[in-house]
Amino acid sequence: MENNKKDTFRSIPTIKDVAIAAGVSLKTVSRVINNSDNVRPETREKVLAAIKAIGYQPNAIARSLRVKKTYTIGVIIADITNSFYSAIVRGIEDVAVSKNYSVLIANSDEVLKKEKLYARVFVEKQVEGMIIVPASGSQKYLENLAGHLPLVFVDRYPEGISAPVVKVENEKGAYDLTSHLLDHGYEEIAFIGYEPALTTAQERFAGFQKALQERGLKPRPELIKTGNKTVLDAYHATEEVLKQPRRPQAIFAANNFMMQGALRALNHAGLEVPRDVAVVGFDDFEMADAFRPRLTVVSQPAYTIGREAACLLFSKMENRSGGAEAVVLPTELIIRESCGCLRRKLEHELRFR
Amino acid sequence: MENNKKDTFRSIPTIKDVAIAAGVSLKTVSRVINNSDNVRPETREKVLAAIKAIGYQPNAIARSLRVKKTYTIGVIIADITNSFYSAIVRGIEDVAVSKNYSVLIANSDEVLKKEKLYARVFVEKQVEGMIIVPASGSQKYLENLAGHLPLVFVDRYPEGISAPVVKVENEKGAYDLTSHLLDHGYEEIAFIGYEPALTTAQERFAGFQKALQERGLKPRPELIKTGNKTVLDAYHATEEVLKQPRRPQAIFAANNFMMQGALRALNHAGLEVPRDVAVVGFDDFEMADAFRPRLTVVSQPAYTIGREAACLLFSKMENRSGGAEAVVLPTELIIRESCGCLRRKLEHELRFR
DNA sequence: CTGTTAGCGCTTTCAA
DNA sequence: TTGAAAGCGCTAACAG
Repeated sequence: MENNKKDTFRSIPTIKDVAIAAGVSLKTVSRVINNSDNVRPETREKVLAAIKAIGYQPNAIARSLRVKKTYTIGVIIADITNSFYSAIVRGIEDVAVSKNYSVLIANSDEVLKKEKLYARVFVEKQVEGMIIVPASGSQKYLENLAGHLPLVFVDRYPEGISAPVVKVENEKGAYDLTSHLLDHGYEEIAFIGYEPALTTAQERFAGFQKALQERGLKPRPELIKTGNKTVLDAYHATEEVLKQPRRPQAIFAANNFMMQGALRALNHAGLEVPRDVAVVGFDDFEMADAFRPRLTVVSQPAYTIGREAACLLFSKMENRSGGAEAVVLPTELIIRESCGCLRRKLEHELRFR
Repeated sequence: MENNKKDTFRSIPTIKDVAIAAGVSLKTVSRVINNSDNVRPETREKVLAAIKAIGYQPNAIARSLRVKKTYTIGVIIADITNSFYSAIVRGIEDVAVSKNYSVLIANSDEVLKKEKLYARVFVEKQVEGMIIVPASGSQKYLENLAGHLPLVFVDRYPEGISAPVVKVENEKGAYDLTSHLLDHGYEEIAFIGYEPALTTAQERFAGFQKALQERGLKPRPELIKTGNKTVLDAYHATEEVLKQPRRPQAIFAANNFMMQGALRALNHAGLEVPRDVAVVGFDDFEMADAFRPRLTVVSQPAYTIGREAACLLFSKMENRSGGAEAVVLPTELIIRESCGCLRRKLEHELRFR
């Protein structure tokens, strides 16, 4: 009966079946598959023919167990649905593919508990390295969990653990964006921010503040709304800010979710950008350029962040040496129209007509 | 020397190390880990303590080899960077996670050769099922490759193989969108389309055509531009269409890339939407609502597509029975402003002021 | 309730 | 150039 099973269900052929079919030993088949050692051409042909004939597919799991190499890395991001992270993932995948690696992916939704769970699963599945967008809280757990498994963090600094980070000049980007608004003469700027425990949020706020301070200004507390998690939160935060007796002249949206919320609230309030209030955002996205008015933003090289992170990871995986401890990529101020540059241009045109 | 290695590098602890540390047998440890059989509480404690003490992590690869189960599925999409696909992936992942599965992901970029390669790698890595957005060409190769591995296709029909598909009512969606344009009185409609070999493209074009035919109209050939792969292609196609002696009154963008290209070309040509030309697109996206004017689109339930596909896959994985052979999800016409409804509204307001 | 033995599919000695 | 045997880390049988 036990043997029947093999015959009736025609179980998946193994290297052994190939060996029998070709009339050679297991090792010879193995050699042909990995073309590792010298094999006599005729023998090789015989083996190849047998492989074709019985439809043999190597079992990477068995191979992995033996050679202790899975050719797989793990990636944990906040949410693949956010275009910033999906671009990062694409960057990672492209370098992974070029090294014949696969990638396991998971969404933490900024929840540390999920991050921990996925990290553990990935470690158990013997990934050879992990790239993580750390949720707020401590990543100390990875010390025991991942041992000496190569790790690279992305977008933000982790807490309680030291490992390379690939990130962006958040403070400078926010400073540039705010300064540009200030150049327009807008001094009453609302700040729509997200989770303040995240280092990116802190850096961006610092840049915002620095630009104001430099001109002897300081933020009006009632215009600072942090801790928004969703587009809807940002929508409500913007609504509140617009209800202030002295309406802000401009809005600084700290990421693309905040931007969406702000834009919708403005739209809903019947306010026109930039005529009634100017808007700028941190993080560019595909459609920002097709918008009316076109959105002024600071762009982050998301795809490059992914590539750099993956390159760093692979360099750590290949030689156990350290490599860079942080890669800080530049942001770029992309001036379009929502900051008020449209209005300026129109005024200019009207004047000279 | 060989043994030294184990000691100096403190190799990863195995179940055997735990057994020795706890003074029990391998099997007992295994039982505790999987809490499969009854184990005396004291023994269990002893084992648990040993696991903690030496920092043991189960090796899922070894386990997989033994039980022939990897708790992993493979997903091959066109491009994770496209918000439509990233939403699908999120849907898939959410159900995978709920079943304790991980997902391996790869981007085919609509290139059959890449699709084949990734499919093979995933099969070798013993995924228990695959969800694929099939590239144009034939998926017949999967018959030999995947054997009886459960397969679900998504977004479009594959060729040369029969397996369940989760897709959307493309023809009806395109029909609705076009009819709405026609209701506005626009009869000269340009069609900016993508790869015509894809079944979605065919269905959408069919819907477009059907709506015209129903009113005794037919498309002007010089306004039909298919085969655009990128946003830039769509940009150029739209430019050409706008150069026609009789400019179209409206543009139908067949997916969100086409939409972007069209919008940019319009913007660049200094044409205002919908005053100068109306625009509608197939596939909604996050920002469509924050646009000025707000974009009229047919929305596809991308996240749900992913969920449905995953549910179907798991049902195939669990019982070998067939399950549904196709799930066709409804589209929704979301009327905003870019179709001309804004103009109408304004005209109405002006008239009654 | 616990232990022994065999073996998943593959590669790596080591020997022929 | 080829083969036999051992073992990667784990679990399924089968005893005890």
